[in-house]
Amino acid sequence: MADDQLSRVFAALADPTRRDIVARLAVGDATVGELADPYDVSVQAVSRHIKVLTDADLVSQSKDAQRRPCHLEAEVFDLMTKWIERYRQQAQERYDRLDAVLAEMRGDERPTNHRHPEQGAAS
Amino acid sequence: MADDQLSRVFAALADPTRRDIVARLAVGDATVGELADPYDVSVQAVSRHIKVLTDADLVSQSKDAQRRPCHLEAEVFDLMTKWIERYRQQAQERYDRLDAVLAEMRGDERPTNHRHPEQGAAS
DNA sequence: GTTGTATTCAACCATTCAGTTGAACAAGGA
DNA sequence: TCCTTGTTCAACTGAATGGTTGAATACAAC
Repeated sequence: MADDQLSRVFAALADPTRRDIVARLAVGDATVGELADPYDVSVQAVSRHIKVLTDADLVSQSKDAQRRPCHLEAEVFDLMTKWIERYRQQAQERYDRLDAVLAEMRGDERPTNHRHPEQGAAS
Repeated sequence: MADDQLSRVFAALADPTRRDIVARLAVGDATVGELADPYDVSVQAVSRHIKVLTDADLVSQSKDAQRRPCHLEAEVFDLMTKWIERYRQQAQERYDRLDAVLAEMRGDERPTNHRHPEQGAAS
């Protein structure tokens, strides 16, 4: 897997357990042990999940005696949102334009809400 | 890897080649061959990348003779954005509240823009 | 029907990943 | 000092991933 930031972030969130951890951390900070508690996997496994999240800058850890409280980092979410929004908008615009064209082709006024403009969809 | 929708979407976008393909498709539809052209990997490899994207509902394919034009699907992006926004907002709010608390603790008025409130950060 | 083009399927290989267990390490409390 | 707690490291295993090549499929053109 590629090692750029965006790849790390998406890869980190591709795992439901890690998304779960993110959801938990959105409520408030938690230690590794607290995060591992709800799952029936080993603490070591959860520790590594957290490492993946920190490597993606989604989570940071501080020190409290032998504990390592985890905090959710809001910043990286913007990176994702920006990437997503760019292409979502472009895709949406293309469909809107296509809708307009198809509507005009058959003398229709109100645009349809089709999804897959297959061959001959306008026939 | 888990097989729920969100996991498939994030996993699909964790690969830079596939993100590249999404970027290319945002400009306009393209066949598998056209998509494979810019890369020095085999057409079969790109074909499988596209399969991953279609399995995640990020891309759909139609039929044109032996060609299989690919279209970007805007819909799934919303799913991601919703998930992201939920936790980004929660995380942001928590930091804002923390900023306010810390500011009050030291009699400061304007909130700081710190990122890692480590132990003793307010000392 | 044969040939050529576009795409996918199948089998294989190397690497990565998520889990395990056992050991190590670091800090607090008896 | 010794013991307990919380966390990470190391080595191993099985499954998934991304790449390869070669064969199969589907359609068009001759």
